[in-house]
Amino acid sequence: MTATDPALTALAQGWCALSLLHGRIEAHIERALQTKHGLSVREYSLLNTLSRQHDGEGGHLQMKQVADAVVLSQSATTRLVTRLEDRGLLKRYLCPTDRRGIYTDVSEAGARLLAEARPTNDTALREALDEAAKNPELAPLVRAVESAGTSGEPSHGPDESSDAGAEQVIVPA
Amino acid sequence: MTATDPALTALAQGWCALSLLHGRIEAHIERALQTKHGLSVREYSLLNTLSRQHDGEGGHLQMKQVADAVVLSQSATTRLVTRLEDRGLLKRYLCPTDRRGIYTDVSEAGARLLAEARPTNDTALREALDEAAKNPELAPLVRAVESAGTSGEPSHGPDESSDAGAEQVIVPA
DNA sequence: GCACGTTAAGTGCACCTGCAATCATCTGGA
DNA sequence: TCCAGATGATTGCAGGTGCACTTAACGTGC
Repeated sequence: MTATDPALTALAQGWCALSLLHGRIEAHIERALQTKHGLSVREYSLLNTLSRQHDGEGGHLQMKQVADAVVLSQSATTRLVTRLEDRGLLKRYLCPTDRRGIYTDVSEAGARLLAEARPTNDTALREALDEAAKNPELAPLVRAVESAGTSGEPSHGPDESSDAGAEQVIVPA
Repeated sequence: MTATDPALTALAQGWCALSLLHGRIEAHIERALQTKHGLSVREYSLLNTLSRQHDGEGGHLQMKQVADAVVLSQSATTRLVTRLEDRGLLKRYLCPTDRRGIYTDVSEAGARLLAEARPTNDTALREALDEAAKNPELAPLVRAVESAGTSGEPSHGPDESSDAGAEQVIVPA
């Protein structure tokens, strides 16, 4: 029964904590974004990711890359983009060089909504982290999250791209 | 547009990384558990949590506590428990002192399946972490996860209970 | 130029989830 | 004792997600 490798069991502990922390934070932000702006966490995440690409350079993203960035299946990404497009928050247009690929780009309305929602998101995140920090099991992870953004780059770094190895990078252009 | 508080933006970076890491790991483990044992990550997590309670003492959990432990709504928890009960992996019985509450407990078949699935889970977790560690943005979080289980307690510690403050503890009895 | 395999996006379907409403039970007060 | 408020579990319903499959387009070899 419990005769498993202790090292692996310890890892499972850490994963359990990570999962718990993620769930708590996501639930908290979800409520805040949903009630105040009618956005889900994933929708916000998508807008945020796309806008950041737009920020750095004219790097629009293809569906596949979007799917990888937000960790969703291609089908789910298709529908997510469709929903946001129907709401006028982003645009979809074919890639001229490869007609299979479809680029997505945030519209002005999308950028505006994102700007409105950003404070809500950040505040809710701060609250959720403070709440989680009270739990000794979660505290080390909370600290890791807090230092993740400040350590390497000054303001907004190279985002979460560069992938995990077996796949492609997120920022192509 | 981008005129937001840099400190909050940095936090968002960390949250983004956490979310990405969680998504990658979950997807990887999900595939492994699903194909080899017909279990979803949540189902495994539920069995694991319940079995740990059983391990320490005779602490069965009520639905509400289960819901909090796996970060699920009460309704989703009800159905999750129902599914596993239908498969004979756990039992449900009324609490004698409070007939509103319903205890859940892992059955022998559930414990067996959990024991079978544990190596799969741990291996997949190890793989996912190694994969994520290649990403410099995710590496610090990976290290935090790895050290989370080993630092405080010797083997299996007080699990992820103690809650985040505004709610109740997970291990009552 | 045409057939073959590969890759990107979208669709049908089944399943899981959260919210709101409901039922049963406990608790405190008149 | 009986009633109102609170809490735990469940259910109806709408919506999001993944898997398997289909369609469109690229690239290669003949």
